[in-house]
Amino acid sequence: MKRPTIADVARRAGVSKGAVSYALNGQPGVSEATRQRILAVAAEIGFSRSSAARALSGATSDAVGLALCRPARTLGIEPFFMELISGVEAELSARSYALTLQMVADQDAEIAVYRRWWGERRVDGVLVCDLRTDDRRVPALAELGLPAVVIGGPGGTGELANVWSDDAAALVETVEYLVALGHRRIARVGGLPELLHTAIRTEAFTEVCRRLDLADAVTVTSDYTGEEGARATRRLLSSPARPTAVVYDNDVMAIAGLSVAQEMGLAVPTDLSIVAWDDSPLCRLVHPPLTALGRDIPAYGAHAARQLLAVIGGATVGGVQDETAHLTPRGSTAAPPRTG
Amino acid sequence: MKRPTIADVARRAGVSKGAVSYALNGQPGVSEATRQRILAVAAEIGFSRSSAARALSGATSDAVGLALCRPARTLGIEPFFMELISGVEAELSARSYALTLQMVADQDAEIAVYRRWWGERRVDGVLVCDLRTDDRRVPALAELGLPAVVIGGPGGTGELANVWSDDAAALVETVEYLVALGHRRIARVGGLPELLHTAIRTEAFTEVCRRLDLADAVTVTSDYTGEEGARATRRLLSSPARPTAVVYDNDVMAIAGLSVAQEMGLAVPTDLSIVAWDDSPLCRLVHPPLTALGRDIPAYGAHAARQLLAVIGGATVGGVQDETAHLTPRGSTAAPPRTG
DNA sequence: GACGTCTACTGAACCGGATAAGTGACGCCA
DNA sequence: TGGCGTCACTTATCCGGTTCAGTAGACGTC
Repeated sequence: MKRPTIADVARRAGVSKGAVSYALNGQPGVSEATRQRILAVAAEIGFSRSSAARALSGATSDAVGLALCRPARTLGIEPFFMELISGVEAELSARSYALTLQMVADQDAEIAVYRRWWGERRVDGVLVCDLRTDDRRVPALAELGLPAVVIGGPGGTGELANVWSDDAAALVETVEYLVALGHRRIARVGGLPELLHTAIRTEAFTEVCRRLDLADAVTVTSDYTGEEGARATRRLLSSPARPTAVVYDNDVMAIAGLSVAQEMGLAVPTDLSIVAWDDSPLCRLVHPPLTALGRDIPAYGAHAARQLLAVIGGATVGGVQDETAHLTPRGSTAAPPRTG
Repeated sequence: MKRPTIADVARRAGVSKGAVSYALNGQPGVSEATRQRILAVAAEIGFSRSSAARALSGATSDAVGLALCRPARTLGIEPFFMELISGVEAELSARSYALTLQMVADQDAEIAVYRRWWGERRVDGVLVCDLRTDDRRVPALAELGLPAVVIGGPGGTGELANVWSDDAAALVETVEYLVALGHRRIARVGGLPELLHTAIRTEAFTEVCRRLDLADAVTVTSDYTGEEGARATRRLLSSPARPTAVVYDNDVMAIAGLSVAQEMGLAVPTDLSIVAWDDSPLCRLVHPPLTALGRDIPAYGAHAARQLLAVIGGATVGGVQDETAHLTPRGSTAAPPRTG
């Protein structure tokens, strides 16, 4: 089956290639009657513009890129990315933009991918995830002049636009909630320490614990996997001044932590309270269901995609704040045991 | 920053554009010395070929497409797709192929996406998931002549190549294992009934239960979500001749089922045995850890990607069988209660 | 009715590669 | 020594769009 080209449409409509191009792009230069006739012919023969030819002529390639730098193991199990991607996708496909996905091993590989995409004109812009403290991707993208929106922050994004959520506020709310329940020994199992949002959360946690005079507040960092979450939990629960509440940086580690607690003979929430960050259906499936910090991840992704399309469109946008995660109390949190 | 073109390389190396093209593509027509000089210049100025221009000149676009037709909710939580995608990606990026992802609402939208991708020359081929019984996408892709590999089967793929796993054999193994433990009343919570692999599993289940003379074997279909899995489990466990073992078509439903059983006061595995299909880290995180039918999903995706690249390369490949899922017994299965 | 202006187009150049066809230099062989 | 083949390139054309520079005809204006 041969693909129809703009020349086929032109011939059939009895006009020139140029006229067809104007008609398809909603540009002035053709009468309304001719435009309708051309569009009708295009629809009739099932014409769609070659994205290659469009991109070559200096127009956009109608694709945006997303490079992910997490090992496959972690990616598979964490609902976060898939939800984020589905939100991004929803926004993009509504505007007929394609999403190009690539997994990379490290930051250098990611920068190489950006450089290649840019050189190949394969994408009009990129979404950047997992912002690090002092992230090398930020200056690299600025140098290339490749439109980009960072998902994360605030801070550390240089000239690049970003979409962020106030994790510090959410963490403060959580700690205050636990303290209101009577907890004084609260621990936190954080994610990868080199990620900016981990640093932001850690700082907020330290700060609020100091303010509320919680002496034993401790953060243990991890890598988001269930295994590491379990190990961190085991260590925390074996310590002499065992915490009465643990806040986890993602849902998978929280579930692993719950399992460890039960295995060690601690009842949740009677002996130990657990809070998960990222409220996925998983949190509702386990027993007891987990108190969690949730927000609309697909909407977050859609928001970022909208920003990126605006940047590609030439708009100058800075940082935009998305919804703050809100706490949904469920069965995994309660007052601490008396003897605590 | 201006993107270097083939003309820049040619000027700098003191040769023509054509020579550069031959050198870059490993074609004869330039001496080895010149080739090396050209490659050195290209590397020096950070040249990469415009994928648009390549695609336009009739070469490949070096991208493959994957359209997913599941609601965002389901996609986010099921590790399966993300693992599959990461496997596909690993294979593709090793060959500098890009993956274009698109979420679609239904089969018609998916066919429209294929048609558009084909018209736009955006992808060289596509991977097709979630094969249905009497799938309309199969003839549509054949008509377009767009290279495609179906992930699923066997059967129902018409002229298209496919990669499949023997679900029937895995299910038979599972039922025989449960029967060996002493179970006679086994139920199954299946996935979406319109999916071919659900039909294959259902048929295998019915067949093996008939052969082993298990009278009360029943399959309840569902939509893969935890909610539906929980509902189906509640219904099964409330029935007069309650099953002593339940096999779930995915891990999420199995975990939901475990939760329901515990909520109803049934101990797992003492009162009820549970088997999950798709062995993700989730199965190891819950308590008790779930006996599961697992296989290497990223490898499955990589296998499919390899097949697709072969088809794109002009090879005529038919159906290829991937590894069969194998049962990993864990704490969620045991002999049924005496009174059962 | 000569002139300028506007509309609705046409024609051609151009984007950056791939590739078929052409060219000059060289070696080989009769 | 002339003819032929091969090598190592160059030149020109093409892919399918976008876009700029025309241009013909309609219309208004004094």
